[in-house]
Amino acid sequence: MTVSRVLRNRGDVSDATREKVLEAARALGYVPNKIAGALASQRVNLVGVIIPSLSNMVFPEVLTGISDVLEDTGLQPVVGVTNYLPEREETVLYEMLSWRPSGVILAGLEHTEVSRAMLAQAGIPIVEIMDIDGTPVDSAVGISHRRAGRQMAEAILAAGYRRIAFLGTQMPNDHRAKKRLAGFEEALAKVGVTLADREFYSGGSALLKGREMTAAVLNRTPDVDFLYYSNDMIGAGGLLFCLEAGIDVPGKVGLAGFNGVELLDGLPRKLATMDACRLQVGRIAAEIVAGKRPEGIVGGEVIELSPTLQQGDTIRKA
Amino acid sequence: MTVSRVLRNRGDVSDATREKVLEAARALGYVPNKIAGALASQRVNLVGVIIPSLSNMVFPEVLTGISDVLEDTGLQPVVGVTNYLPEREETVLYEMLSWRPSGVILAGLEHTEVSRAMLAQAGIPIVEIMDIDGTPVDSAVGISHRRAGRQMAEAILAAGYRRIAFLGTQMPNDHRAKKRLAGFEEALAKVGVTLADREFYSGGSALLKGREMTAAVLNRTPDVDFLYYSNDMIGAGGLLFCLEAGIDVPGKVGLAGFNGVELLDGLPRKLATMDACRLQVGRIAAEIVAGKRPEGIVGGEVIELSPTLQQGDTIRKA
DNA sequence: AAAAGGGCCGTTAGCGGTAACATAGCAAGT
DNA sequence: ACTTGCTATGTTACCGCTAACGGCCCTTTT
Repeated sequence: MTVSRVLRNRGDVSDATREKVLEAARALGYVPNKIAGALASQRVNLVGVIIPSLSNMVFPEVLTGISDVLEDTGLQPVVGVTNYLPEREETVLYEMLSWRPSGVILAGLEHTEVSRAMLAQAGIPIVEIMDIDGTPVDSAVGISHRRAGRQMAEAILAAGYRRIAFLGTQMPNDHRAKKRLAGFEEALAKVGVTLADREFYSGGSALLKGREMTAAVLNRTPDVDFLYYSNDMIGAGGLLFCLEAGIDVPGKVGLAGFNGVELLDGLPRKLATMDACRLQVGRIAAEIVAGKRPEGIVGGEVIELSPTLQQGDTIRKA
Repeated sequence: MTVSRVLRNRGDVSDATREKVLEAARALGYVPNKIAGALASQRVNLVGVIIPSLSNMVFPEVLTGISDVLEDTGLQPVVGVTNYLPEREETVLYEMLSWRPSGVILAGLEHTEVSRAMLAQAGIPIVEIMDIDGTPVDSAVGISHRRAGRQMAEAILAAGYRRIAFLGTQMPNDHRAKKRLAGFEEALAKVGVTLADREFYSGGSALLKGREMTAAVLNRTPDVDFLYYSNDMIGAGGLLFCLEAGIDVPGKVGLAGFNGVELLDGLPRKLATMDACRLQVGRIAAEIVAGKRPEGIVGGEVIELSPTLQQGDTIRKA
């Protein structure tokens, strides 16, 4: 018992015994068994984090935000990846909950029936991140992708572009990309514009796909004057393609992506984009599960962040 | 007890009772407590994976390899990130070991004294990945970065370049980059060549840094004819810079990076590089901890993979 | 001098499962 | 009929730690 107290810094122990215990622990290479500890104390310092992908550049940054905040709370993130598969998410969630974490952070608002039930039952803080267009189980932190799509459309229209194409991923489960497109088309429709063309891809090097798709669209619909990409990586590919092809950007063709990834800083020209506040999303989500939000809010918060439009050099000035 | 048997598919249970149990579990939303299960059975289906960074493109791919293999073994990876800090690694490792995982996979062969002791004591399979130039605690899977550096140097020299500069990260703890440089210089020295220049960076957008560093080197040492980058991302930045500056690549200046990231496929010209066999490293490491290696090898394997040199379009043909 | 209080350390009873063994019920073998 | 052998279920004793409480001893208060 005294050992337990020393190792957890809890309760009174004299300096002399504390030293003796620590010394012995060191000598034996003793590593306490958190399994037993957790079982006895009914407390687990883990936070489940469930995201669709790691190769997306986006989620690692969210993770960074989460780790930053959790670092000094004694909580530890445990990451699970779903590959955009709802059933995989369900499995991962089940596995995680069976370790009784003190909170769960997961991407998106769309989950299987069973997943939602598990989340609702879990009795711990749940934070759904990256999106707020929908009904969260508990708390939610993110941006409105609908609105982001709308805003970008408005900026494009304001700059005078009218023959607009969309290029994106072929992913039935990327709900956020879908919502952006919906918002985008909605804003176009408001002024009577419809998409001039659209192109989808899946798998492979995003940069290369961006090139190929751009070539395809420009070939098929030569009069397009704007290309809206569902992410920065394919947008960057498109930009490189246009520049090499000698196309006047943004005079003849304008370009825009989404996410505001760091990568763009190194491109020949700065791609217009809209950041998704990834770091901040991570930080706030972590604060919620760590119970660090001001004003003892019980949960069920919905926090909408406002992405900022970065005009870059690929939309002509109005 | 019967419930336990049903939920683990272990031992005989009649179909009738099995159904009843499953039905009840479903109705109650019962999620078994793995903490208790693990404590009782002394078995934990977790594998600790400790890597320096997630923003590197490299490690997510290793993780993919690991997940692929673990998927159908019932084992689950738990990821920890160290940010290239040995003390952080020590902490993460301690936390992980205190959950008594069935194996640990971690990047590199360089660890703190304490970390090595913990690993040696743990009594579980340990696999150090990405590097084999050194003495592993248990098993190791990776490439020889020394040799990779040498090979690249030899290819460059064979193509006739002599005024060679190195551009890399300023990271005292990136031992693999350091070893590559060492091997590189060693091969140069063998034919009496020394580095014409060198430049380091830290932090920020790698693509942008690649540009800046390249500009700096070309400015400071106008007669360099080859730029060897410690990773593909800064190499890509350098390539973009050279192309824009109208420099003849690979005629006047040759370029090479390291890693073979997918991104390169989308560049205007294919950067010479050398892949680190990331996916395979992950797969093999996972096979070792999962006890799936052929011929009941007890452990302590060292598996050297051979990276292949991809000449790309940025080294002139000899 | 007795009571009260605090610092320090020990004892006991679980936490929620599972290993190992025990038991019950029934069909088949002899 | 009796053993044997199997399937299906129940019992018991932990796993390694912590919450809760108890007790000792010394100091301070009244």
